[in-house]
Amino acid sequence: MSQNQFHDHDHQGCIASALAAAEARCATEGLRLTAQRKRVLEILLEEHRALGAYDILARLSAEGQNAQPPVAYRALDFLVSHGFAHRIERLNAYIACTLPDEGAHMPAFMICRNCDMVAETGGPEAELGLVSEAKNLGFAVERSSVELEGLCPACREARP
Amino acid sequence: MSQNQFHDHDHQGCIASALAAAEARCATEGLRLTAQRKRVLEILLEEHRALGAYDILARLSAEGQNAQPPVAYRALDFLVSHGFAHRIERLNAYIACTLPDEGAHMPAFMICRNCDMVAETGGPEAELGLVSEAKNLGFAVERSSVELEGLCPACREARP
DNA sequence: AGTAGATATGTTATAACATATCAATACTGA
DNA sequence: TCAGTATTGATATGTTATAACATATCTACT
Repeated sequence: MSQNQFHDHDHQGCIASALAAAEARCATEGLRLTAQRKRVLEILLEEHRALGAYDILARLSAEGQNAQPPVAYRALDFLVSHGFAHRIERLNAYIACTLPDEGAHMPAFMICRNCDMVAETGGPEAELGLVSEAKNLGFAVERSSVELEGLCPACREARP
Repeated sequence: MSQNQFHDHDHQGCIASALAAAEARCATEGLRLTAQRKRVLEILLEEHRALGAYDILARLSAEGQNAQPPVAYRALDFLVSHGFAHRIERLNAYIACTLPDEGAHMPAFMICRNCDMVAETGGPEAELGLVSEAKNLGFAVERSSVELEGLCPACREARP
């Protein structure tokens, strides 16, 4: 998976490998990737874009499950808190982590304002300046949310 | 105003100067800082922390105005879109800009998870790495949201 | 002054996102 | 097996934000 989200890639393979990675990590860390949690992760991976909790609920309902809001939020809480997915604050939406190999990380996202496509980038180096400034002020950084909004390559070409 | 938000400062003076700066900029740019918009900016400056739209509505109602949600959201849209205030995505809340002299900028925020205090920092340099990475991928950054969550100095001391 | 066009406000209703609560069930380790 | 913990089911409610449409105010031009 050396490609980034803006380009074509082997989608089936990326779903399978992400699921396998999640299962492996849950096994080694004693986490329970239950059926519901796994199904929600699969949905996020299949859609391959940021989904709202109610989008996920709609998918679950379409599959015959009588899914109420807490079902989605509980699964998402699990996935997000263990790094299998991220919350995109700007969109009130959730997306599968595309860099699961890195374990816990400080992700940054590029969000297209036209098509809502979200691309994750790893680069924690970019934040080092900020984090060290925070440290100087006595502020202890525990989590970060870095979201860039703009136009993705496809949308730039479509409407120049 | 060389102090940052974590420390004491001349609050009355900071309200007055921020209001004066806003009025001056509206005058030169042909923007209309109407009574409602000014009142909302005053409220944000007085509270000196991130307020939800409904917090602002409550303040307006307490002053006798029958304020419905759009009243707050319209004023906030104006203030945010012209850089007089910022939206804190993490909190679904709004805060007066503390660096109005800089004009349009790419702000970064430190948010205390314990007391919800928000400190703004200017440093756009810290984001240069990210922005150039985005550029390489063909993504045109238009806006950014950089939010660090953690513990502010006061809360670190209070509960060590 | 009078009017047209643009901008801002008032008002009602509803959409969209998220959590509290409590009972029932399933898993885990002693 | 039993007790304790984690997860799920289900209902209700809380919180944030916008749609839609009517009215008022401002601005520029005649």
